Amino acid sequence: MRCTGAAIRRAARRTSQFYDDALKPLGLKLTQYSLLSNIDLLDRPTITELADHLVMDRTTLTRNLTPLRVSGWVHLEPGADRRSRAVVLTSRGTDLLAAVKPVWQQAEVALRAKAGDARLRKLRRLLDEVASVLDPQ
Amino acid sequence: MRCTGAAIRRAARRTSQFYDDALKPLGLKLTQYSLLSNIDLLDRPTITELADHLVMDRTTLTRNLTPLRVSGWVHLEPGADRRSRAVVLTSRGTDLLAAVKPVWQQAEVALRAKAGDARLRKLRRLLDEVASVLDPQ
DNA sequence: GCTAGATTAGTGCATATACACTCGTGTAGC
DNA sequence: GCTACACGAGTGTATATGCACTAATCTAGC
Repeated sequence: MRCTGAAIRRAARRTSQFYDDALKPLGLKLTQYSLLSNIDLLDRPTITELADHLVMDRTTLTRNLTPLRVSGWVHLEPGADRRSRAVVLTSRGTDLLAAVKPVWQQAEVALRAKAGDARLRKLRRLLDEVASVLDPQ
Repeated sequence: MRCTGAAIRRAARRTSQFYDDALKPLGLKLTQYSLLSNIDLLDRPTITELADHLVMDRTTLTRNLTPLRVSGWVHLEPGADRRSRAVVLTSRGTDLLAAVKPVWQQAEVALRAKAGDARLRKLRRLLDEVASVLDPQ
């Protein structure tokens, strides 16, 4: 397989399974942890801002937020004007994130042990560069 | 964002959109092209063999084959015993693959022009290494 | 030959992903 | 103030993804 796109998707499947497995005891998937983490990182982002930050289609984000809202971890509040909505963690969401973080960290450390720290650092840099190069705007 | 898993998924989203856009005139997505291409590459693989090759859950593959079967590009034939099934391209599937290949190649060349050949080669190697390291078997 | 366990594949369910389209809201230009 | 256009968000539809579970088939050991 020489297709770069297919190779990235393949690696994404494998690594997602690795993280998902680690997060399983907490009932979270990698995508969901990533969402909670980035909502916490940004300051009351709108849907569009958060989606741009994650390089995710806005409508995908809307739907990915649904299970987090249903679980009571995320709340949508009125935004700066009547069109926009601010994405915020609930207190339960904040608590969950604090509980998940060390579990995620363990997974990250385990991955580094398996794959090598330098290698992952290089991979990370290349991924960011390629993603940045493909930025449409 | 320091999470390797999230970074890979993010890059996968971006690159998938790039390839999907290129394949759009032919009504195919990257995943589907990748499936057709790998079915052609392997010799009458079973569902499990093809799924293993693609680092994809077997049940995911079963479902991903559905639209290709509906479109008449892929056919499931009886396998070596009565449990297994062989995945094969139909003649229409073979024709389509031949037609799509140059379009994919253009996209690949365009990506190399944007991201740099050496960089993509390094990325590719790292992705394969990391995926290989995570192989559960 | 029987049976227990392994192998192969499909379904139910839930989430992830994004394009096309729609709706409501804001704003610049007049 | 209107109006045309831009902007922010949600829905319809289709595909992608994988875990838990089930069903059929094969095979090793007796």
